[in-house]
Amino acid sequence: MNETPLNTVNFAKALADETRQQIMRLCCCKWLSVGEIVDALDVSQPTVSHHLGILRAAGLVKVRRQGKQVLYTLDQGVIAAGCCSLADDFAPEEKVVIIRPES
Amino acid sequence: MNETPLNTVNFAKALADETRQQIMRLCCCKWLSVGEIVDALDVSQPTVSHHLGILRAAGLVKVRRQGKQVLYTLDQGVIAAGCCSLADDFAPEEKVVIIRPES
DNA sequence: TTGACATATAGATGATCATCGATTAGAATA
DNA sequence: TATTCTAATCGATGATCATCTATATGTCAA
Repeated sequence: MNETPLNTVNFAKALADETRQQIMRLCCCKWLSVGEIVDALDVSQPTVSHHLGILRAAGLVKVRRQGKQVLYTLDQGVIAAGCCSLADDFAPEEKVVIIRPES
Repeated sequence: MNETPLNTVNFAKALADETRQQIMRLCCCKWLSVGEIVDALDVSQPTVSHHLGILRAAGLVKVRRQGKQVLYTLDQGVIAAGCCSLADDFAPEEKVVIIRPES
C-alpha cells in the first residue's frame, strides 16, 4: 500500500530526514530487527516503525520476517539507481555511473 | 548567510521539493534570470526567490549579477558530489563514481 | 488457547515549510 | 535625482510531517 512511484522527488523526500538516515546507516549492509534499531536510536518504537514504513513505501528497504521479528536492510540497488537518476537530471555534465564488476 | 554545511541530510532536503526540482531542471546547463524562471513556472516570484534562496544556501547553484537581473545555474560539481556521498553512505556495495575524462 | 513479546496502526500535537500578497532593496536609465 | 524594472524580504496562512502515547495486530511458546 502507499506505493508512490520512485521519481526523483519521492526519492529525495525519503532521504530528507535525520532520523531516517540514521536508520538507513544502521541497516546498511546488514539485516536488523525493528527492536535493534530502536535500541540503537533515541526515538520511540512507533517512530522507528513510521520511518521504516516510509522507506518501505519508497522501496528503499528489503523486508523479511523471522519469527516474531521483522528484519530490514537497505536495497542498495534501488538507492544507487536513485542517486544516479538525480545526477543524470541535475548534473548531466558530470558522468555519474555505477561501476559493475562484470556485465 | 544561512550557510548550512552540506551533509547528506541537507543535500536531500534541498532536493526534496517538486517546485525546487522544476527550477533546477530549468537552470541546468544554462544561466537563467529569476524572471525567466518565474515565467516558465506557475508560482509567484517570491516563491521562486524563496526556493532559489534554499538552493543558494545549500550551495547547489551559482549566482551571477547581470545588470538588473540575477542569473542562476546549477553547480553540477556540487550536485554530483552530493549524489556520490549519498551512494557512498547508503549503497556502498554499488560502486557509484564520477567518470572524469582525464585526470 | 492463553500469555508474552514484537511490530504496526491510530490519533493528537507541535514544528517545519511552501506559498502568497505586500513591501523593500538594488540597479539602470532618463 | 526620480523613475522604472528586477529580485529579495516580510508576515501570514495552510499543509505536511516527525514525534509521542495508547492501542491493535500478529507470532510464538507454554
